Amino acid sequence: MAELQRDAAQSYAALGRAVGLSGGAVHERVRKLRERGVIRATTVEVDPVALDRPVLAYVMVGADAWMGESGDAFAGIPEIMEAHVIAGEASVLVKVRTATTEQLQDVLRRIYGIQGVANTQAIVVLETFFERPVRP
Amino acid sequence: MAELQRDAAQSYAALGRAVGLSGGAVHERVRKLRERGVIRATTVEVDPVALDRPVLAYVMVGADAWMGESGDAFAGIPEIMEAHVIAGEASVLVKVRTATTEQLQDVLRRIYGIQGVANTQAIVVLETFFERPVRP
DNA sequence: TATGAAATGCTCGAGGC
DNA sequence: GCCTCGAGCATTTCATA
Repeated sequence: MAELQRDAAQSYAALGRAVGLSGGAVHERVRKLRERGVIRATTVEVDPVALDRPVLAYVMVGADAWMGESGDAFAGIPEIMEAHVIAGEASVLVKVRTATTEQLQDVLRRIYGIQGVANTQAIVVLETFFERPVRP
Repeated sequence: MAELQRDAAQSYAALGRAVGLSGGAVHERVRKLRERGVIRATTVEVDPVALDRPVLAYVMVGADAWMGESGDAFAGIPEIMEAHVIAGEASVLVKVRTATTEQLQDVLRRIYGIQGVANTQAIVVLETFFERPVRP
């Protein structure tokens, strides 16, 4: 499956050669992985900088109320790429990508608008060493 | 391009219908996006839980030395999905996926083994609201 | 840079081991 | 669960505008 993650555009025949199986067998295996939900989707990996979103930040969101049902509120802010409920001092950790730091500030403003949010702490990324997919 | 991110397995003809272009034109446009590096790769999105990696944590790594060249050291730990140099108290922020909390502890041990690392603070994720790709 | 048509090559089912 | 085979369809190239 690592081969599929590396390049999902290649043919089943080529995949079979890489793994030592026939094209048909690979096709069957991949079909079952999709069916079982192990493979969620086939997508393209896009360069955020080329898409004019060079500013990356993580924001720790502190709350004064239960935020376990606030997922949709965070999803409503398109600049937020990920949102997680966390253990520890803060309540929610979100990953934000914007074009400028002004836009980052605006995202923080919108986060403050969410019910139960008490404070935020932004962690600005200066350089990304790497980002890679889950290897099996 | 949002359509390609949603499902890169569909045909160029179907893509063309969704955008209002012919199959050949879509093919040409996508080829150029690949060439220019906007589209980095075609991959499959894999469910981390189905792959037996249900434990997700972010680790803030504090340093007592310059860590700007330590990218490879972090890349050497396969459980680390992302590593960023950050502004603020800590120096590096990493995203970690493991099967168990014991393995998370072991990853922390290996992080301490990297030159210049002075301390770590792990933030364990209890629930993921969502994770989504960069929209154009 | 878009189109449409033509040739190559792939997908994905059926059938057998 | 893997293999082979074949019909149908997608990809990719090229002439054209």
